[in-house]
Amino acid sequence: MVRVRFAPSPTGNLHIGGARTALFNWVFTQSQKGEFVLRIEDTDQERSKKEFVDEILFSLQWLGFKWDEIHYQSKRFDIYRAYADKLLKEGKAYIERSAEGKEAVIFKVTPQKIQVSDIIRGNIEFDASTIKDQVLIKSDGTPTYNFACVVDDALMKISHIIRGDDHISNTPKQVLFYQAMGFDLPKFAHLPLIMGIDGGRLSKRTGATAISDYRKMGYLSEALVNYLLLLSWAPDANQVLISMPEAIKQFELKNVNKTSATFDIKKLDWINNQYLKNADPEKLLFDLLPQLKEKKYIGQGDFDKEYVLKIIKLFQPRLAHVNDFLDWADFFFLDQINLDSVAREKYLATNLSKEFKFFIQALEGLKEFNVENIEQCFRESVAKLNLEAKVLIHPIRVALTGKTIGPGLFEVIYYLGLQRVRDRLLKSMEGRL
RNA sequence: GUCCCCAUCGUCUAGCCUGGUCAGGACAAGAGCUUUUCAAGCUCUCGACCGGGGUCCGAAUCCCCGUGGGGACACCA
Repeated sequence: MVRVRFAPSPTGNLHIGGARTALFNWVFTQSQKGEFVLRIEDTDQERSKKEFVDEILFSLQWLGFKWDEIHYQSKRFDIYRAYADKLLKEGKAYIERSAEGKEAVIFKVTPQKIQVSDIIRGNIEFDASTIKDQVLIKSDGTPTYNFACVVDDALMKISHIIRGDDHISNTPKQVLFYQAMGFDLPKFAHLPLIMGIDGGRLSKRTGATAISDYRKMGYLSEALVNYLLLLSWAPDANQVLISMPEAIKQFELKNVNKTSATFDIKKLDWINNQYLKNADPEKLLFDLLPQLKEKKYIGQGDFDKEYVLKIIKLFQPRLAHVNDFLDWADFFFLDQINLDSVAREKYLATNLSKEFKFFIQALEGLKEFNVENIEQCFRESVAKLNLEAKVLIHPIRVALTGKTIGPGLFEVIYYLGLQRVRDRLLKSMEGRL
């Protein structure tokens, strides 16, 4: 039975690196019909915080990973103590007394060659003579990371340890512990680290933000997961957009690259847009709802859901982030539009009152107010005014939306409705926008 | 300093294991088209095998040495 574990320390939020490690554990164990163990490594009483545990659990769920078991190391101190005592009794560890008389348990490292076979990297050899004796139980009675980790991985019957590259030099120490306690060795797979765009470690600036922040920034979890999947792994035929079920079908640990990958938010944005295009408008509405209310785009109570859904669909192909919608579609919800000063300068500087009036009258004369008729009406108007379409299109867009960019103008007019179109064009003519 | 890992376009990568297709795709960037904008769409362009040795008829691919980058060396995890 394949059993993997993800073992975050709640001394901070779940960030990109952790999410990727969790993801590869998840995809692998799903591909093997195995189990996923979540272990909270909260042995550091000082730095571990409940709020971080909450954020980590929430983010893992948001990403779509479900754990079969969850354990907290802080509840297992007795177990680690028992194993330390056993090693003490067997003469494999000794006690060291500090100046204040506190006792720590130290593991005796015997010089030897240690071979570690890694699924991703092949054989790695270490010389134990370069490793000094290891603390098992600190003088405050809590276990050290390497010790608790080995005891737990063994007792929890973890078959594959999939973790970041930064643990590679912990591995020989842990192998020594496995041997000393008579546990079978699990299989190891060390994933290359994810680097910042500047080539260094992922920092706040380069993407080491909490996963929950990516959610707030308007990324879809499917898009983030898809992007992360592509760092140090490539699906068949170098496919870029891949669903979780497909990835599970194709994933093989041995095909994971050895080279560290750089986190590039531009590609994430592109992938996010690809998912956004095909997303269910109802889902996007659900995500946007709190902010739509907060910005007073819609009321606290009932609102015209069908209308909002239509506006969302209108913007969907262009969205890079869910909440770009809030900035781009404001004019559909607010009475007072936000007029961009550059746009005004560029398109509303000349007086087009005559043309605007002409167009309004033409619109008012429409038998049926629909996109097709609006366009036809507009084309006829500019023809009669003897103007190029763009001479009128851009100023009208600015007058209606306050922006130089947006969806097609005739759809904008249609969804705004005759009333608002007339009001805004009149306001513009009077310089009251 | 010691130990370990890694090395294909700016970025993610395919190809490497089982040497022989102008080193392929995607993102980004640049240009153009879409006579309705772009932040969407389409087309095109730019662009890489870290260096040096070796093995071989032939090396991105196998071997060695450099160089570069990264990681680890806590009573943190």
